[in-house]
Amino acid sequence: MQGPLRWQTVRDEALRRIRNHEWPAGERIPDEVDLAEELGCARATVNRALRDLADSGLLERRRRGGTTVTLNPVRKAVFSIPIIRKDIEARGQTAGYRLLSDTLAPVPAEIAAVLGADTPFEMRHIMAIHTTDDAPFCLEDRWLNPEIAGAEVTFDALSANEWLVQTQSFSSGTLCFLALNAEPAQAALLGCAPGAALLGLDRTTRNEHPITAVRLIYAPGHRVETAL
Amino acid sequence: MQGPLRWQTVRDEALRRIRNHEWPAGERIPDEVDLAEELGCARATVNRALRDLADSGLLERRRRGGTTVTLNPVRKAVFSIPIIRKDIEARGQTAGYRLLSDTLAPVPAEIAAVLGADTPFEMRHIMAIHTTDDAPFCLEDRWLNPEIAGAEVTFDALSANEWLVQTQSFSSGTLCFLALNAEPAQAALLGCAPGAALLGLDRTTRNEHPITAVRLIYAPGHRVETAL
DNA sequence: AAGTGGTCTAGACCACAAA
DNA sequence: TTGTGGTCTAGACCACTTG
Repeated sequence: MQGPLRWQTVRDEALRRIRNHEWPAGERIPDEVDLAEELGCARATVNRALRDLADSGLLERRRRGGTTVTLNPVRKAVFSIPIIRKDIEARGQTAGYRLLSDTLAPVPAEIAAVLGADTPFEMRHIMAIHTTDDAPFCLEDRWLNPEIAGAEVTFDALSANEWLVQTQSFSSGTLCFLALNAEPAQAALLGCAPGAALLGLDRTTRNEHPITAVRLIYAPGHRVETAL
Repeated sequence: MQGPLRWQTVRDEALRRIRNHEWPAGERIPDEVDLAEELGCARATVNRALRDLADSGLLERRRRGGTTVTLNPVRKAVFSIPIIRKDIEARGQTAGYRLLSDTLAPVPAEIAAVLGADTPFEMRHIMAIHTTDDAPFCLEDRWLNPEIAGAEVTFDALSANEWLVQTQSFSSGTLCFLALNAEPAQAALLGCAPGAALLGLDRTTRNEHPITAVRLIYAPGHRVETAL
C-alpha cells in the first residue's frame, strides 16, 4: 500500500477483505482511525472508501456503533430511463412518432389510485405510437395533468415523452414492469397477433401535484436490459 | 447560507439553481473556487456537493472543461434484487419451494452467448418452482457452473437462488426484463392458460468465470415495482 | 501552458447512539 | 459518558484536457 494512494485503492482492499471473509459477514471491522494508520493514509481517505462501500450496500455504518459487513447485501440494478427517440437512435435506427388521440377525459379509478388522492377528475388522455425504421416500436398510453400542459401544448410533432423530459422535473415517482396479452386494437397498432405477450412499463411522476401516468407497451420481443 | 454549513445545503442550493434555470441546461456553472467563496465554505465542501449531483446525472464535470448542467438528464431507477423467499415473506405470505429437476447438460448456444466465451460445455440445469401460500409464484430455470457448486451441493430444500445469494459474490452481471407467452408445460406448472403473458427476468452473473444464468418466469399478473 | 476538477492530508468539532 | 462516524477547513499537489 505505497505509491500514490487513492481512496479507490483503500476501497478495493476493503472489498477484498470482505470477499475473503477476512472481515466476516455481520461483524465489525476496525475503526477508521486504525485502518488509516494500518494503510498509511488519512482518515478522510478511509472514510471516503468505506462510505462508498456503504452506499453500494456492502457495509453498514453507525455513529458510535462502528462499521459492520452487511449480512445479506441487497443486489441493486440501475436502469436508465431514456427518451424513447434517443433510445431508438442509439441503435442506429430511425425514430418515428405518430399521435393517435389527445382528449380530455375522466381519469379511470386505477390510474387515480396510483397518482394519489389529489388527482384531477379530468386529465388529458394521450395515445401515440413510436416507430423504428417504420416498424412499430411501442405504444404510449398517457394521462397528463392539464395544469401542467394546457391546450397550447400540442403533441403532434414532439412526443409527450420528450416534452416532459425536457421541461418537467419531478420529485418522486414510481416505475413498474409487467407483462400483458395484446388486445386486438393493440395488436393491430403494433403489427402482432392478438394475445401476443407484450412487455409493459408503467410510470408515474409528481411534484406537489400529479404530473403524469404513462404505460409504454413495447412490440413483441422487446427487452429492457441493464448491467449489474 | 449561514449557520452550520453542510454539503447537502450546498447541493440543494445548486439543485435550486438548476431547476430555476439560473444555471441553464447545457451551460457552464461557476468554478468550485468561486462557488466556495460565494457560499462561504471550503472548496472541498462544494466539491462534495457537485460530485453528488454529477453522480445522479444532473451535472457533468470535466477537468479543465469545468462543470455543465446536463442537457437531458437520464432518469435512473434502482431495483433491489431480493431472495425470492424473502420477497414472498415480506408480503406476509408463506413461501414454498420445490425442485423439479437437476441435471448436467450441454449448455444451449443462446445461454453460452450471454455468459461469455469461457462458458463450460456442460453446466447444471436446474428447474424449480417457488410458491406463495401454495399458489405458483415463479419458475426458476437456471444454468449453473458445476465448478461453483459440485454435486455435493443439492437444491432439494434450499433454492439455488438462496444458496447463491448467500455464498457467492460476483463482480459483474446483466439483468433483463422480457415478456413471453406461457408454453403448455409452463402453463401447467404456473396454473394458468397456455399463451398467457408472463413477465420474465433474465440474470447472469460472473467473476473470473461464469457463475450462473437464470430465467425467472413469474405467474400472470406479477409486477416488479420500484420508486424513482 | 494553464485552468479546472480529483484527491490527499492533518487537524478539528459535532452528532449520534451505545455503554 | 464516551467512542465512532459525519463533516468541515485550509492548503497542497496531481491529472486531465482544452486553448
